Amino acid sequence: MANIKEIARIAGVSVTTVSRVLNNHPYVSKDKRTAVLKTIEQLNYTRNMNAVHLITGRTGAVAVILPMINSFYFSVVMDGLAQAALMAQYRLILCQTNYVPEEELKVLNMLRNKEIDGVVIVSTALKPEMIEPYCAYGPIVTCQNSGERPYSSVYIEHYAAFRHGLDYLHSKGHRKIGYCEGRENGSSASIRQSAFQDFLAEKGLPFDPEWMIFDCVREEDGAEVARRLLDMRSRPEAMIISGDHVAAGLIIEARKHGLSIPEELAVMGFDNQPIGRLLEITTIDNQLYQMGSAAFEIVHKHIHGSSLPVTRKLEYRIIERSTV
Amino acid sequence: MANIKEIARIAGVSVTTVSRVLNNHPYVSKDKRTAVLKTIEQLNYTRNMNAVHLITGRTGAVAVILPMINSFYFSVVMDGLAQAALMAQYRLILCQTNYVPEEELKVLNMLRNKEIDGVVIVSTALKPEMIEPYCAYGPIVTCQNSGERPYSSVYIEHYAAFRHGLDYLHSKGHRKIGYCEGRENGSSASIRQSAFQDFLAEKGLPFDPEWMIFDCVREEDGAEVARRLLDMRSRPEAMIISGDHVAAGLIIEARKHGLSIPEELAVMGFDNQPIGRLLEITTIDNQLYQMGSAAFEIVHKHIHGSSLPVTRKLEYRIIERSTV
DNA sequence: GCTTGCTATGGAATCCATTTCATAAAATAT
DNA sequence: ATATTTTATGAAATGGATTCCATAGCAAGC
Repeated sequence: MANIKEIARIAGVSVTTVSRVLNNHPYVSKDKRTAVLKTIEQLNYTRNMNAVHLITGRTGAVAVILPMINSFYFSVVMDGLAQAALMAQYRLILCQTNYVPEEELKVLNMLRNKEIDGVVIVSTALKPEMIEPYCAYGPIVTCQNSGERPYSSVYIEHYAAFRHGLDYLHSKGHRKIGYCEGRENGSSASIRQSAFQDFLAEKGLPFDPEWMIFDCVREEDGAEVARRLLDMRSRPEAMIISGDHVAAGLIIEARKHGLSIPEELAVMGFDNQPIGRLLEITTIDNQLYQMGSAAFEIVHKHIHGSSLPVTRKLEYRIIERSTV
Repeated sequence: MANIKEIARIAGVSVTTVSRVLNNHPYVSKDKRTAVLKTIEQLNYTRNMNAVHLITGRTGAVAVILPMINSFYFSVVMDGLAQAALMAQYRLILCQTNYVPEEELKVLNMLRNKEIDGVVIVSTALKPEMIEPYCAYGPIVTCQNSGERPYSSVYIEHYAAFRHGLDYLHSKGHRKIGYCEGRENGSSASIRQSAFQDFLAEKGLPFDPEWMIFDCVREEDGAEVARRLLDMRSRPEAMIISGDHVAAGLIIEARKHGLSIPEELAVMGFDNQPIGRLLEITTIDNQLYQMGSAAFEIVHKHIHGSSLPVTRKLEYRIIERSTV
């Protein structure tokens, strides 16, 4: 109820002085400072932050766009973001958009509206040209390579990482290779798909469209893939699977049916998830937590001045375990 | 850059009229409305939401307090919260506090500061008496039974649910029962622990402190428990485990060492997680998604008037599969 | 002794939209 | 024909802080 004006009146100072006390400005005498603090205490006063946001033009909040939080991938990235935000004393607005473009645009409009100081786009259904105009209103960081676009990004080299995994399978002697992917048209999924097809073409390996399976998101989907593989007349010797959860489902189901892994079927996971460690799945770690924390650090820097867009590439590495 | 005043000047109307157009107020003539809309279009104007928040005293944002997002349990609750918030056109501020009380208090103070319209506390290190004073500043909903406290809650009957699970194990003939838990002093963990000890006492079952294992959070912890069990001279016949991820770790590791489940060791999970379905773990579903969505709906109702605190109890049920 | 620099303080402008109140014209009711 | 209601409009108050600018006392520098 009380405001800065009333504090000033009761403490016998100007509102400017009260504001100075609130903001730890040095030019306030000891007497006045204590008088102000006493009054604040007495009236149980706190700032109305909306007034602060209005006048300063800052809110101390950053929005995060992602399709769903209930997925290992996104919750790890979010964890990285959240820890970095906590350190920097920033607030994170979680915008779970289910890949609905209108919702994603609403979030970008929050930047225009000055409700937030920046946006981190972890994954989106929006095309880069839809995002670009919003750069005028504040910093935007994506988790996919933004290349020549005017916004920053932190990214994994999906193409190279995936090829690296394929090379590994190849080096282990596998020639008939299958592939499991999440959304067929996801932007990183498309990149991996190209990597897969380019690799097969370059090495002259057999390509069977039946060996390329999409919409594999949860453990259960992996189990379903295992069943499909068992029914095939011609089965791949190795599978590369985006997401260790899916790989886990496949492995458990396949073993249940007596298929031995890696002898009869090699499995290479992706994302280095905890379940993979437990099942000793050979996988590719691509630093999802770091992706989140780096993304936050970049928006944070942009908010505090640095305006040139940056692109930060993250390293990946194969974790050799026992399913290949 | 442009503001409502400038729009008014250029469109040749008063600021009041512009505000009416922005808020779809009926008492605006067609001519003036189109003139205003045209000017808004021309100047590429959008409201400064901070001014709106200041004058209306509302922000359309709700904060969520939870220790970590990167955990199945919390990410499912968060999913429920996020979907409900999306429907209601509300923003969610994710406050990952790592159970640091100071951070949690900061969030509650956002309510005082008028930065948010309400708070959902999914899990906290704060005692109820620390939370209570903040009820004066806005609606608070917890995900643990708030009983006679002046704030609302959505909760699972952890005591009853856990006993129900124990009863099930007992009905299947198990007498030597062990127990895996997450944080030893978590508020719901403590309830489960009492349920466990009360049950054993009432049924006159043997209690071995070695069979009660804490700090089991990830798959790996479950695997570690399996190894410990294998080393015991006297081993329980059944384990009740809070969290299917942990149960999965235990089962996989135990089987790796040749222990047959459920014959040599029965395992009852908790939370009905996807991994549990894959491994056919008998578990207790306790509607975590619904917990999130209900929690949001309750804050939402409070924000829009209804001030009496409510406590909403969620149902649980055993999912019989094949590990008991 | 005079200029410069630092400390301390307050007045007033500023950020920007909403809403109450007042007024008047037009439409409807009596 | 008069009284009442509805529609339309704007001036001004309101929400609550920050900050620029002006002023003044006092200390240090030359």
